[in-house]
Amino acid sequence: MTRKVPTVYDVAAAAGVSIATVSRVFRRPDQVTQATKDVVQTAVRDLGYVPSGSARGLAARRAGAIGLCFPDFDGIDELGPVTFTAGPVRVVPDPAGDFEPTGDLYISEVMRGTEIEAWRHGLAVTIAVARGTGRTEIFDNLAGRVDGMVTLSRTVPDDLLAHIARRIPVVVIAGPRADDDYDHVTTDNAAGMRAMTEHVLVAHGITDPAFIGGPPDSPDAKDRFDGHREALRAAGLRVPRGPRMRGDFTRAGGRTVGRALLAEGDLPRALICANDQTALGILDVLTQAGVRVPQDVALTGFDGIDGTQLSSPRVTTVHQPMLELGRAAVDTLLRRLSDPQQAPESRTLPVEVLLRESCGCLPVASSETDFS
Amino acid sequence: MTRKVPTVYDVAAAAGVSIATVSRVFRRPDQVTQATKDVVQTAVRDLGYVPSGSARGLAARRAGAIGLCFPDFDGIDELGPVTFTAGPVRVVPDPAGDFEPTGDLYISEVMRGTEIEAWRHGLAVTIAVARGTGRTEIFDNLAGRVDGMVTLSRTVPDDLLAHIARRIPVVVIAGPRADDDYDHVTTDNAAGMRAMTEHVLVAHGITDPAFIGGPPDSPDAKDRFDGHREALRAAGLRVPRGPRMRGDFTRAGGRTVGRALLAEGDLPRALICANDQTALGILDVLTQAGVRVPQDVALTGFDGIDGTQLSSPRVTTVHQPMLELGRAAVDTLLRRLSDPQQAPESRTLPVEVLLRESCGCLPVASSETDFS
DNA sequence: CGTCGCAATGTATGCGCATACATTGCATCC
DNA sequence: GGATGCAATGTATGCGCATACATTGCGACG
Repeated sequence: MTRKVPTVYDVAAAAGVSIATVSRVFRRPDQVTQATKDVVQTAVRDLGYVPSGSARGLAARRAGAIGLCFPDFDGIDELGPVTFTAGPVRVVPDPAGDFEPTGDLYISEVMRGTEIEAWRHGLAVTIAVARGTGRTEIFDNLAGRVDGMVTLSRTVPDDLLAHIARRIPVVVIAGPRADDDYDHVTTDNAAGMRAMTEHVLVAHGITDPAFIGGPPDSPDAKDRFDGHREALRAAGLRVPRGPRMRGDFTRAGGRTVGRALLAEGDLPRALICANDQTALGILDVLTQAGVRVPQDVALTGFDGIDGTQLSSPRVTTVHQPMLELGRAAVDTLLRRLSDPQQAPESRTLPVEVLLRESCGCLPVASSETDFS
Repeated sequence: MTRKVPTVYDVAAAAGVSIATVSRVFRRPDQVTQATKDVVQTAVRDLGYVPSGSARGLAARRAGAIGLCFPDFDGIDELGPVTFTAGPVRVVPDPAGDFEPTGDLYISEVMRGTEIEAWRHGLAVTIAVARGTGRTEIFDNLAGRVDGMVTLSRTVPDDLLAHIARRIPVVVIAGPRADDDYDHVTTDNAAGMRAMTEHVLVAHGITDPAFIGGPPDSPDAKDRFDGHREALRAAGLRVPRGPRMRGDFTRAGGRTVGRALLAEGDLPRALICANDQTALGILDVLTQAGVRVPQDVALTGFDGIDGTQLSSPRVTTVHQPMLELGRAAVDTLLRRLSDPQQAPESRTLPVEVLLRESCGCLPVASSETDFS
């Protein structure tokens, strides 16, 4: 009793019409009489008919879906098979420790924006996560089943991406405007960090902020550092060659940096971090060590993730419109699909500096310290 | 110069072999000589060939993808088209206010688990979000292009789901074990809340906790309340008919409940909330009003979202294995695909009670209050 | 040296649909 | 009343691939 999946032919037979009419009821409803539509729809319901996406895609020469590639949330490379431990509910103490955020909010916001915009256009979103080195065939698999692809920068190996791009348009999010032929959607990292730095210099009168960078190979980290330097240069201050230290864009990495800073003694008056996670990790360590933020040291981040609002003090940061990044990427992709000839486009979305307590701008709300 | 997308035929011609051989290089590499493989792969690279997912799906009678449906993160029903405001970086004060979390971590974790498990099996994941009432065709669209579907409970209208299920297997996450024919994967809501309640009763000696429920139509909320009642009954205490109050599972809703509780005066000694967001919203309000948690009132949540670790005090909660839910759903789906005959299955994943500061179990870490 | 068996490759077909084009039916108009 | 036009529907084809089955080539073996 393996269920036979009904096809247009079955529906057509049941409704007493031709398969073209069945197809039209779905794709060109206006071309069919109401009476005919009713008959067909009844048959569809009776048979449990759902049009095959594969056949549709093949015949229509378009998949009706877009792909989204992003890097692994957090290195789940080898995970065993699913196991099922039954048993009583465990009740365990969970002492406060280093907080590791679940998943990556940046990515999930971009994903959400992508999905929203795709949905507005009736397109499905198929996702693929790059993890580990092998298994790149997943991208080919994706590329073959979608009309276009949105990918976070540095997710798909260059040669593979080039290969894929010969088949479908590719939009790169948050990547540098390289000399490639892809469309790009990015936020203004340099301008954001420049504004952030200027704020620290001007509003807080700090002339020797320390910049905590990101991974050496991250274009975002580089752009942000460049913006930092621009601000210093414009202010006529000494411009450092490189970041004072580097995090790896994770909270844990930030804590490592924080410890290193404490070990050095002689904390700078301001720590301008290349991203929020780094800032939060540093904050974890400083707070624990009794260093007061912002009184002893001002701290700023970049990204605008939720954690910056939940920390104490809340972290001043440069907010990236993550959801809009996803939406703009899809919008760009659709333009490209409708006009394959136009020159590669590069959109830059605006960022916003959000002044909060960690830089010393807003009074610390907590009851313990209340100078402002 | 519209690029012509190469097909197997082009590759076959370029490599001087038949299309069957080209196909085999991709699908049955072991059946092809190394020399032949080399020739074909060179042609593939030269031409920029990527197999069409649609054609493949049609010919192979399987899509190679699974679908994932979930409810709208937060009601983005009407959003205008993408706009592009250029201009200087805005620098604005961002005073502390009610925190609204971005996106939904529960969903993004489930999604992540789903993706991980699908990836392990070489399957793509296509997502669809239910928003608004209309636009249900998105599900049909999804159902037609995947081999099976995972859906969060109460996401897809019943009749539509039934229709879809006639074509592909459906696994429901977090739904009640209803008299449907779907496979279910769920966590043990009742047992978790029972254990949580028992803890409050026994460890903290509170005999009259107030239960703050969830939406009346949420099966999860119902199960949790049932667990709560079981614990009270087992302890020989008075068993309430219904929750003391109800939130709507959002943080904002929790704040509303919190205000209502304060307005009533006479706070209970313990607030057992049906989910974390509700607990966090209540905590927001209580803290602001100067009510001390856990000294004045103990507070517990359910879910184990990140926010419960970032709050102060951290919230004692029942942790659901969200990632595992996603993984188990896919695992169940794959079993079903390999054996369509087996009876509908219902898996329950274990939960864990995490004792933290908000119930009074662990000493409050902060410097302001340090009795334990 | 002819056969047999098996591995490698080729040929032919159909998957389920969209759509170009053909046909039908019917109202309109002269 | 027959020609005309147009809307509704039907017929036939091909989209690009996987795969059943046919064919080929070559070493082993008698």
